Amino acid sequence: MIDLKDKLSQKGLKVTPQRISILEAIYSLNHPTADDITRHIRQQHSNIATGTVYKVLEKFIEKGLIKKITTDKDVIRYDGLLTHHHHLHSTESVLIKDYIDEELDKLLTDYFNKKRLNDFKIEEISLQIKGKFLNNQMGVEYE
Amino acid sequence: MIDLKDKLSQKGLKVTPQRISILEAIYSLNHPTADDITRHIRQQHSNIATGTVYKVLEKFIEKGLIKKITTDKDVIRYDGLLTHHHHLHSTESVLIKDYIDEELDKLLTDYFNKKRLNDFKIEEISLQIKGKFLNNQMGVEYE
DNA sequence: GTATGTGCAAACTTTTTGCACTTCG
DNA sequence: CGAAGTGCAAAAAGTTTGCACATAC
Repeated sequence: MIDLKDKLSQKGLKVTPQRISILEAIYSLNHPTADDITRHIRQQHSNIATGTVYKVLEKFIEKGLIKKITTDKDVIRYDGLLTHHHHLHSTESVLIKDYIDEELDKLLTDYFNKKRLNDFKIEEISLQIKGKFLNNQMGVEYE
Repeated sequence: MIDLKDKLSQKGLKVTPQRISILEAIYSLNHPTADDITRHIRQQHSNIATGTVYKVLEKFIEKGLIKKITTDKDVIRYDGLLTHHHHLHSTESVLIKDYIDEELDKLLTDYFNKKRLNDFKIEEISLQIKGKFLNNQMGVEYE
């Protein structure tokens, strides 16, 4: 909790109950939508306006606290993991898992250092890996 | 034109003027949105209902004629390129370019054949490469 | 105290849906 | 002719906005 307040003030953001709740929601939910976040907070205790949720999320992105992620399935989702990573997307459900692999990142960096693209300056590469979660990992739903 | 009709009937779809126009629009525009497609068709000559556009696009996806692509910028876009490829996303505009690289695909396949992921069966890997288009390639707008 | 943040409701954008009518094969 | 596709307009879903009030610092 203290940690969350620090994160906010470190970015020069005023610490409000709404912002703490939203940040907490992002960390405890798996790549939630704005609506997932709103429902999570309302379930806990406090009310929050949907407009506030969108405004706060936009502010968080602007300050680099979170990122947007998209899928070809549905709406915008939010990701609180800031270290560089990729995503495993289920082809069977809306489940998305983070995938961190520095060895892979090095492989890609080396590859694109050799093979320069014409007229394009790469800033960031992220893999969207689609497939099936095996065992009992699939079908996990938010909330 | 004959080509487009063939593409439709090969997939067991009835050939209608609307479907031909939509397919033609996807091929001539660069990763258009549904609205880009609608405006393109209306500009050409014929009218078309927005509902029809969405229904037809859904049908095309179902039959594997096109794919959806998403960005964290805006709405759903459609892609008529069926061979496996990746995307270069401009960080300065909405421009997206296709990127085909079989050598890279082989590298990735080999990598993931060795390094198996726990409990995840990979079906497809697509790279979202963000960066800047240099020279006069940037700022190209649809329409 | 002042700048910033929030709630609320209205508006906007994108996408979906139902149903009568039309068209393809 | 029958199944499938289209137009239209209404509705749903997701997101943005303006403004009065509230709160953090």
